[in-house]
Amino acid sequence: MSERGPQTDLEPTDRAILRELASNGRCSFTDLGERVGLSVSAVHQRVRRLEQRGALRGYSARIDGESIGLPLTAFISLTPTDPAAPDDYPQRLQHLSEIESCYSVAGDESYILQVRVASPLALEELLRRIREAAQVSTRTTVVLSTPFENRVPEI
Amino acid sequence: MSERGPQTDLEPTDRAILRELASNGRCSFTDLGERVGLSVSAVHQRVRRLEQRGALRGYSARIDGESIGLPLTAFISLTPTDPAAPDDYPQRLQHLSEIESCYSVAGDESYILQVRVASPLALEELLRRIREAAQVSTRTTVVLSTPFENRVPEI
DNA sequence: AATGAAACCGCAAAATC
DNA sequence: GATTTTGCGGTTTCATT
Repeated sequence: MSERGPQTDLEPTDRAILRELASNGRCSFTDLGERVGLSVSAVHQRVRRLEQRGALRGYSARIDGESIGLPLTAFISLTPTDPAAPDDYPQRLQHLSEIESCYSVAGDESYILQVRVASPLALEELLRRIREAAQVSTRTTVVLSTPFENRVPEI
Repeated sequence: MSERGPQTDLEPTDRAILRELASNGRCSFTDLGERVGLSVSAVHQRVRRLEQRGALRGYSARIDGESIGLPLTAFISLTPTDPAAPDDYPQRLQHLSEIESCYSVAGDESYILQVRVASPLALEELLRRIREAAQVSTRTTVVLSTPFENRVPEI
């Protein structure tokens, strides 16, 4: 079984474009064309199609947490205190800007949140607000360091 | 106590620039200048300084996992099987391209990995390779859906 | 679906305040 | 540190194949 690399109907050239843009989000179409062996306008066309298809969802700057005064990252697992309550937790939590990501998960807990805060004190306050807003109990895992993050998958 | 929003020595204008680039990574300097109320070259200068300072670490395309044939996301917590072994787990794991992020954490487990794979079968094979490479036991939490992800923090 | 030409716009220096 | 100018390069569209 040689199942290495994702198999889809995505063309090799499109893969190359996505791969390049994943690491170089501001790469010019001129450079992109040279790297994937296509003319500027052909690359331009393909990128537009990838954007319209939804494969390319947008572009982000990678921002250093410490530089913006948010050096503390944590994962918070949520368990409903009332198992019969309606499952509208994401809606109840989305106003908390410290929550970067919210994942609905299978397993002991219902949700995993990834949060970024300024300090342990700010984390404590955030936990209080999460429990209040969503009626959940929390289990928090503090990140000590990040050996690597948001790597480009082998497209 | 009004500790709302991170307080650093970062200027409001720099915050505005980072905020804009976080959501619009390919925003032109012209647009950026208009949005933060600065001339093109002033913005350009500030962005270069933010990049040199390390506050701006780069730019990425946001790529839809399903479109590239990697629809399954999971969190994997690692516990060393030999507590006396040297802590070189990130090095032992970095060759596995399915691992997007690796966090060293405080708590019951030592590391949390965020991974992206093509299928449950691929996840099973990845777990086997992780256990082999790093001599760890694993606890896996499969992501069912992602209500929101990688939101822009309130810079 | 890719190409090359052409118009337009944005980038990135310079000098200047 | 911000602004204006200016040459250069990138973006985007169109006609063509």
